[in-house]
Amino acid sequence: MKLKDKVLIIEDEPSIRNFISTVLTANGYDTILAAQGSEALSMISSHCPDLIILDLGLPDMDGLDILRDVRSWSNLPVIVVSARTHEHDKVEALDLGADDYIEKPFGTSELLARIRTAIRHTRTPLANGGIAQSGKFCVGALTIDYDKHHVLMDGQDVHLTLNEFKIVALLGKYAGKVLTYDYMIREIWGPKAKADNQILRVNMANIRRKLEANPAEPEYIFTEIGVGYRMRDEDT
Amino acid sequence: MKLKDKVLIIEDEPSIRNFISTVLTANGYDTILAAQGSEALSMISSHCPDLIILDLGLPDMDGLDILRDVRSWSNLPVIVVSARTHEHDKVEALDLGADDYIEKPFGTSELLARIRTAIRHTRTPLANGGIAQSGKFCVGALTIDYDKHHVLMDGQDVHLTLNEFKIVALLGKYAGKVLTYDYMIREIWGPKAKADNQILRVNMANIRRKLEANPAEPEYIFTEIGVGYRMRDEDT
DNA sequence: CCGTTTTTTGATGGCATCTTAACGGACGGT
DNA sequence: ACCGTCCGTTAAGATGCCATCAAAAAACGG
Repeated sequence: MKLKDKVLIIEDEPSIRNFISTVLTANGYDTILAAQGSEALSMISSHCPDLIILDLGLPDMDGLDILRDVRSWSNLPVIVVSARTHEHDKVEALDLGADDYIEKPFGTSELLARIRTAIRHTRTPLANGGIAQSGKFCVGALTIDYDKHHVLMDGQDVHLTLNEFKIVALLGKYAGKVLTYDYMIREIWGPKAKADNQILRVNMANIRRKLEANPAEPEYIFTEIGVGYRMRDEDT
Repeated sequence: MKLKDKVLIIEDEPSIRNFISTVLTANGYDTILAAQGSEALSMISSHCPDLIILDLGLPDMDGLDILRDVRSWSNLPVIVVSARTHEHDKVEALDLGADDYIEKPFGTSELLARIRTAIRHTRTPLANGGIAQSGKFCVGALTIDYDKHHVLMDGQDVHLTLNEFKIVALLGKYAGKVLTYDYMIREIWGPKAKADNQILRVNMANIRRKLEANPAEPEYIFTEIGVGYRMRDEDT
């Protein structure tokens, strides 16, 4: 794992917060911490974590409101951790868009496994008929290695910057489908980014210079004028 | 647009199997049942379920082997249900690619919520440029691919401009029904557009030049004089 | 603290697309 | 037959959108 995944831990109890942070750090994650809801929301948009661990018992606001807010602009993975064991609590959180719900107390290895599962989901949806091996996306001479954060062309490593990789990864995740500019910007730059897609065009130009033999006639990432971009699928 | 999601229930204990099946059926799912591993594997490939509920305690083979087998060729959602509560059992199943792990005994509403969550992961939550639709529409030699924002004639890609595509997409969405000029204009150019349908006529001429063999006698998009346009339906 | 990489913003040019105008044919009513 | 309405078609000017280059600003690493 070359580049570490960043996990935001939202938990008011300092001992639990530090415990989770320690465990995750020891297992190869970067962690950022928030003790209150308001703080958490601003950290989400400024730090763009790869996953959120959310405790529901927060002092200043309902944890579910944080979930609602995040879900209003992104489908970033959220694992809810709570001492509430009532079934309707779980149902409510899951239906609001939580990706998992773990009851306290929980085992650390289960937490880690569920984190891996949640992150795996962000990288391997079934764009094509299901024939995707988890962890990698391949089409033509292009390979996206989600675990190592690498992109290969003809087996050669292609250096992409972080944002460039995020763009390619997102397109690969939904290969064959057009992603609108707005959606991509929100997914990568967060909710407070301005809806100017110039920044996407610049990045795309750089990406194509690295990936395409002839950037003027792309073979992998296509522009759907007025709508967005689309990664090549098995069937063109 | 499929109406019901199909769930394969792999569970050897008949009472539990039927119980789950009853619950799911009552909640709008189609269910198919398997009592053993070998049977399950063949049903997966023949019935193509949308989700699998897998009990680990099977008589003829280890449930994890089924998971392994499925994951070797697909990332279809699998929810493991088991009486084993040891942490390492959960970790093992999740790391093999299970999307969730529920301990027995479990509440039905939690099961349903986790099923919804798993299925949600397989859906693409994105917005395409204004016309909320996904999948494909086919009639005659014409295919509208809503995901790619492309239109095919005889499998050949036909290039349409953005507004042209919106028009065709809209007509395809309501194939067989007449859409009035005013409705189409409002739908595509917004509510403040002027109600002059000249712009529609120009676009329609361009569309027919690209799609129809003989624009004077259309085979796909018909004019209902004084009213609007209509896309051909299956039954001419 | 400085040099380097990365990200963001600004500016330009070209091409695709949109819009509007004008004309002609078909049809129906008077 | 004449006139008006409605639709299809073509053409041309105006606009919008996208790729690209360049430079400023910010983040990063030592």
